[in-house]
Amino acid sequence: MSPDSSLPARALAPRRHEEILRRLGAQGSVSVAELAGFFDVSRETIRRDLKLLSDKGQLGIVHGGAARFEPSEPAMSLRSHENAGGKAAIGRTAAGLVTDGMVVFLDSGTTTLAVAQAMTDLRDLTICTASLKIALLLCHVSGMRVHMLGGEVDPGEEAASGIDMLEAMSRFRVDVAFLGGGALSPDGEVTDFTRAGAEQRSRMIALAAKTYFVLDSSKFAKLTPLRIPNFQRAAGVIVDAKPQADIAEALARKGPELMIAS
Amino acid sequence: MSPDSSLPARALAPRRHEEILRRLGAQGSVSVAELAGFFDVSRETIRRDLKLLSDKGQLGIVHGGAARFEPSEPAMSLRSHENAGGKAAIGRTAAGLVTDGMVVFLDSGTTTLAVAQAMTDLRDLTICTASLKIALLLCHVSGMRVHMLGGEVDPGEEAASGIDMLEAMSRFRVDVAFLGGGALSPDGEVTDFTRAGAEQRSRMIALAAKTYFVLDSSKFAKLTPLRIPNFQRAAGVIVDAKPQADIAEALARKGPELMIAS
DNA sequence: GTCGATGTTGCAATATGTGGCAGTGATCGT
DNA sequence: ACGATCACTGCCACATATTGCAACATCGAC
Repeated sequence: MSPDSSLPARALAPRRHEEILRRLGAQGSVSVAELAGFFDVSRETIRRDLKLLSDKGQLGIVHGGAARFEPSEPAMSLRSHENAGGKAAIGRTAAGLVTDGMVVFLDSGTTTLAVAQAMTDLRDLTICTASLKIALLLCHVSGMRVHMLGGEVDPGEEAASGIDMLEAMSRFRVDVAFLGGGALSPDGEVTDFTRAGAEQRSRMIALAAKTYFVLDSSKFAKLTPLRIPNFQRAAGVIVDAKPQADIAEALARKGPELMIAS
Repeated sequence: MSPDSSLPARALAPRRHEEILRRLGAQGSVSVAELAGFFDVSRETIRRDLKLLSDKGQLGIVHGGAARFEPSEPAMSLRSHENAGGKAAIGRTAAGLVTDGMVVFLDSGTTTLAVAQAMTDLRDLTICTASLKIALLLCHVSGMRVHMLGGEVDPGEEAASGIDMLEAMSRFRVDVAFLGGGALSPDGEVTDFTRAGAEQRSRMIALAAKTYFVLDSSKFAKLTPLRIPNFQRAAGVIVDAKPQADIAEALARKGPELMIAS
């Protein structure tokens, strides 16, 4: 094939592809003109390169160049208004499960933020959360003690994460935990976007006396890659609409109760 | 010809959109004129960008620019609007003391929030704070790593406090710390309202390579009960107006430099 | 109400994307 | 060795997208 020949004044295609991907990783986007100048090839050639890489799913082509795919879910600020009504209903149902004196853990996410909103009428709770917005909201409610879990802040979630957060979390004795999730999978489990998220939620299930997942119906149609260990030990899954019958059945077999908010 | 100068002639549309959303996250609003200047494109182009993003529901267009949707911003405490101009000047001066790669600690309080605001133009910093609002603000600035210190949340400060916060704080190696305070006392020291606050600030002085107190002029006339141990080891006190001559002299004798922002 | 700043629209200029075609060099079969 | 074939590339012509300009409509402050 190509014995790593000394650079023949022109970079070969694989070398270009490598460099293009490297730049994408570093800068997030590349332009056709810039690459054509850098490799000293025509713009058509660069476009063909980008087309190839695009067909392999390694980048997305935009007018003037190419951009990297955002691997994660959209940022929190973009999600907060989606299905607001359904989330509020879930919040009311979740708040109904809480009584005075309890220690409550609230996961980060827009649905759990709605749960926090619904809890502003309650008193005498100890709240434990890694979400900046939930802490900010509930710390002003009289009678609530809020413990913020520290750690590196994830901009997408607007919440602390990482090893420090896991360690801080593990110190608490929690009566009830409300967790978010990435999707409700066809086999009746809640799944997640990231290893870290799945691990954190798994630990919380083990830590809390009772754990409920809160998922609005926009999560039904999705698929996310990570299973959450211990899921079957959760007490329930609170949703705002009836999922497909087979998913409900699969969930019932696992154990957690399906609760439909209204 | 063109040694790959970092002049890609023009940012691609997706890159502009990304930056617009980043600024929205950091500052809450953007203006058409400001963006047109920044990207070196016409105002029409920016308006078309904003229209697109608006159609996708990612921002709201207002006269002169665009604003982020606020899910439920709890009313900002009254303090934050007092002497806003002076605090902004302090913020600019403080931000001028910071350079790329530093680890910066930001205390809780409205003046340090102004410092954080002034830092949104910077990059490549590690921020360490117990303030919920500062963490929320700076986590959206690309290039900044934000570490939220956990602990019990003090509703008045909207920040973590207590033993957990002290412990988390002590793990960091900090290049520069910006601390608030209760008052600038007649004998040239910054004093505090509470034992816990004074203790926390004292430890931070010991921990950081350089420590600056930031105090707006409304703190000049006050008296608060607690001295801050180690105060004389602070590098400076940044204020927005010239304090009384005898106070300035007393401060000069202690050691910290008096810096008047403008 | 007036005036300056901002938003809107149509249009022209420029930049970019697409497909066809030909030249080049390497590979391979004969 | 020779020619056919193929992958790759650049050039060209044409389609499309994006942008800036200018004229006009609106908004908002005073």
